[in-house]
Amino acid sequence: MKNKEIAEIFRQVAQLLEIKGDNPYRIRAYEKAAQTIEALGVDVEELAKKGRLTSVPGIGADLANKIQEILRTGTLSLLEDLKKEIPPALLTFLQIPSLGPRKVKAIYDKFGITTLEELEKLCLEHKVARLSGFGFKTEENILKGIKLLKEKRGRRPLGEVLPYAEEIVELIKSKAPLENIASAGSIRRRKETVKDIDVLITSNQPEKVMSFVANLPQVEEVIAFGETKTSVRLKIGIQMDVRVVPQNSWGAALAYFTGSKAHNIRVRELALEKGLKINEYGVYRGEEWIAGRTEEEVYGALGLPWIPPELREDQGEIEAALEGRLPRLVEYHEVIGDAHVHSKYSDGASSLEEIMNYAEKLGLSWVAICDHSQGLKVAGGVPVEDLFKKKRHIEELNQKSKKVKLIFGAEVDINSDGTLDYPDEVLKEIDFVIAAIHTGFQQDEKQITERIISALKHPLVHAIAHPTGRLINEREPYAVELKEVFEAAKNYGKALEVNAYYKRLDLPYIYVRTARDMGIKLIIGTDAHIVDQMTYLSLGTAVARRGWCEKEDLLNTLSYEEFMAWLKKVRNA
DNA sequence: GCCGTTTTCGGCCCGACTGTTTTCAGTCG
Repeated sequence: MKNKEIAEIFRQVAQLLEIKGDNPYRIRAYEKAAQTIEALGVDVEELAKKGRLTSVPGIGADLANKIQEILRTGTLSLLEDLKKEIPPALLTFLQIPSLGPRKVKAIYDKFGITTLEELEKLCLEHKVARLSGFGFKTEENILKGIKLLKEKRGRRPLGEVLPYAEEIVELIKSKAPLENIASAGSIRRRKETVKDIDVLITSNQPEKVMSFVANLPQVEEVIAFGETKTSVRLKIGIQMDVRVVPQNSWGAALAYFTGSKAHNIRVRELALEKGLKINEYGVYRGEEWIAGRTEEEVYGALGLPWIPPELREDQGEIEAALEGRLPRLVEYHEVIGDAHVHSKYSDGASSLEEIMNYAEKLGLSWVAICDHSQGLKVAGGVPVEDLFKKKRHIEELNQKSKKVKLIFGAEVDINSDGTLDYPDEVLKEIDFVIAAIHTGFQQDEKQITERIISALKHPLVHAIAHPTGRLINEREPYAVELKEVFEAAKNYGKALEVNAYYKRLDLPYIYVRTARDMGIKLIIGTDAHIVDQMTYLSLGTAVARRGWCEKEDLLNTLSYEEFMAWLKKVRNA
């Protein structure tokens, strides 16, 4: 039973309890537990075996028992009982914007329906509007919501939304009367997927700013319009929430709208303990405003150092801040190498020259050219004879270039039986070997784990590319026991990739943190197949930062000479 | 349901906007 499945059970319990109208704090406890477990980075099962479940914040004696029950029986009797009381199909209704637990319950109590089609029909017949607390507007909103839900727009990959958000922020900045503007929310925390775009603004002409926003050409529909808060749905099918606050509240509002919600709740609880109150306008002692101009001021008022947005998930960062042991996160500009770029030698679209020029433009010092290996025919795997042509080509270019060095690498397939896709006498000529699984995804956990471990064990391999194989929103990770992979990587002194391609971000950040805690080196590669994609490097750095990585944890912060030395050291170990 | 250097009971983050009401509940972030 994986963490994700246990989290899902608790999440369903929370939602059913919500519809039932149960104690809101009990509901929050289940939600919080679901969130914590999902982001744990170690198997709950491991903790359970050691009897350490209650050491997880938010897991008390009762939830620990419930986890044990789930691990033992595969299900939770509480959930089964709730399902008998409230049809789980109703949970779909909760996904309709404007419908919350109270309204869902009212509809169910009156009509006993459980499908979107039935609900749609009732709205069209204007039967819903007759319920107390409902009206024709609500009916309209439900119909609109059902339509949106059927379009199935969920969370989008960060790499897809971020450039769009930056563009829209620039546009508002250049045309509306304002002092400060920034995107906040999950975009600022660089979470791997985002649900909406949050924009924070300071201005003394909020009404002008808001009407500018509401009339942007990108806007499809205005959902809510106020002087301090306006929400619109953009034509690309994503919601944008814009908040305008006074200049003095910039820091407080930025902290508040950056979240995460769990982080904010902890910070506010901390404030209460100190007799302070925090809202988006500032920090208050009684009626008196005492801080809020900058984030540093807000955290400072609580006796905390500033916490980088990427860490604000209530996953131990507040405790670390209190104890003065926040990591000194790797800075974006400290990442000076891209460890995984494809060229025309395999399925990439760019030549070595183009890659070198683009790297210089990005301010990089080195790029490892890791084309696919011979067996991966669909991706133009490089036959052995071309490999040495490529090697000479790289050497020529390196002689001419002072600023950027290319590294002769290969992304070598791990065959189904765990062997590698080039013979050893070829591998030893390749300066950087990153091994990867591209076939046999359907193998079971034992087989895949053993495949990866045998690659890690191979003396000529330096690292494993995209260790879980997941594609965000598209493909689940293959069955792999990461704990064993991590142990092997540690034992053999090998690195694990943080693949920065926007659909991969693999290792996912929660495992980056586990690997980093174990002392395993991480290496960012963009997996670029065309030079533009090398800009994804910053997404990889974001993942590393979310995984608490410091400069020393990332091989990409090494100079070309240092990295080459590391490559040699691995093979001599 | 969790939690505790005031506490093992009694707290638990805070505010904006909408749509329904006629002073506020529900939803959302």
